[in-house]
Amino acid sequence: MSKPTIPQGTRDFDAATLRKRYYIFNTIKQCFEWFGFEPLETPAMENLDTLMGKYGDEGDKLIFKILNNGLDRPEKREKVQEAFEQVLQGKNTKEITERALRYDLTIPFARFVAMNHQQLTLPYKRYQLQPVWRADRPQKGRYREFYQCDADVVGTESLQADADFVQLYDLVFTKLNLPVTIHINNRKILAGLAEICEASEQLTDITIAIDKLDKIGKPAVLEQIAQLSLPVHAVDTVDNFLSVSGSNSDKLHTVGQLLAASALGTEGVLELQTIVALSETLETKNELIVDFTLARGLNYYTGAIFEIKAIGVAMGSIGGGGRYNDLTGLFGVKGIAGIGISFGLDRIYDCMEELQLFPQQALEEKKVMFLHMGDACTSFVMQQLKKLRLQGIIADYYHQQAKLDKQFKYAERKGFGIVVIIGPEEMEEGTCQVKNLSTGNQEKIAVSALAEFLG
RNA sequence: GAGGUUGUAGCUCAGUCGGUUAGAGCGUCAGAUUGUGGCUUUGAAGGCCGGGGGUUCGAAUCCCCUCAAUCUCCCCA
Repeated sequence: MSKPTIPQGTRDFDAATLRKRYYIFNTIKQCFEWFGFEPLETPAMENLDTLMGKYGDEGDKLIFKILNNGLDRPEKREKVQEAFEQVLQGKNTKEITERALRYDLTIPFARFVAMNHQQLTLPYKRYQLQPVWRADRPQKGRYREFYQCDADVVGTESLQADADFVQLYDLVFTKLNLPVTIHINNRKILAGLAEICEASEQLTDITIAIDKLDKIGKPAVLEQIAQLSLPVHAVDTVDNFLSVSGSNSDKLHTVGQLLAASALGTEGVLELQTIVALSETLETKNELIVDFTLARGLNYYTGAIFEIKAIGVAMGSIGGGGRYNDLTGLFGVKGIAGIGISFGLDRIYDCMEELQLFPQQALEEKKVMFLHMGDACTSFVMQQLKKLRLQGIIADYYHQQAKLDKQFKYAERKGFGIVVIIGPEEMEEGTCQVKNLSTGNQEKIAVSALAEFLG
């Protein structure tokens, strides 16, 4: 038999890793709760229809599809073979696959809202911490199974909600002590730019090119724009757009003038101004940056868009989100606007690990281990363990008779801070030896006082 | 989907120009130590050199194929 493996891009997590992951997980969850979001979980798999066409052509290719069961049944043979021909052409058919692993948490949430909107009291704020799957090629900071931590609110068009999410981002990264910049833009501004360029049809191409600015530089971006066969003035317009600099309000002012001829673009500038102004009165620990090059790939955003970048680490975005004013419309329910953000748990972990930001205190637990002299002590030791555990103290003992030497080494390796030694002498006296492994201090106390001593 | 790098002990890695029985450190286990961990010290176990094929008297080493990991581009959290 060959050695067992796990699928590409997936991982097993050991105890030390999980403690750190839980630390991030719990911090994010706690912040969501503080903001009044309610928990929600949705299935790992969705109907393929629910997911297809929501993430763009590129996204569709990255959805993990689940093969239908029972394809081998003889009476289906002809249908299945016919359907498979379709698959070979790059099409999906219900005969072969009708379910898929979820690709993100936003679309399943929209599906949930569309199914339940009559029961929900709007605005509805939910948070969701669950794994998602993408058939991407794994590399640094990119996995095929990873956790997203989403908070969304639906049923409000208020820009105050947008500003609230800036505060939420700021709070989470403040609590994690991970320095980031919060980038914000507005889809309407990008649409306005395309309008000014007389190339509304090519909005996506333009934004994809602009998005690469910090990676390939302005000349290369303008080169790409030039190749889109847009009106002659378009390259200059984009050049001006990308040259905007200064403070957030300076940038908004300049772009406001540049896009004055576009009603949509002007609306976007005004929205962004409102959000930025609100955020500035509240102040953020992490810098809020108006970033007109921020595009984000997902098609369904209509207003504000966010992206988070960690400072001091070469890592893609560790969070993103934005406003979508008609997401449930995709599922036949019109008129429910929403906005939401996501935290990439795995990337946040990678950043914090690289910057060594995990606080030792938060990861260590107070644990007590009993060392004993053999079977004669077992019943006594177990009685003491029971008392401690009822008090919420993590307590364990060595399940076999062994030399103290060995038990000591075990306790140390497993991270027990305190050991309690029980032998025939102690049992007779009703005492025990309590030793602190980090200081080496040892004292004899009455067993009856143990729980209080450790508590 | 395109390209680069790397696969040797549980882990991190040496291994010369192709040449005898493939090494080290860490870790594991046992002893030094019959009621006291970390330090020290002695010893042991542990390998189809990723897999397959080829060249050669002879391959961990050279060539081809394949698998896996990892990174870059595309795209994304």
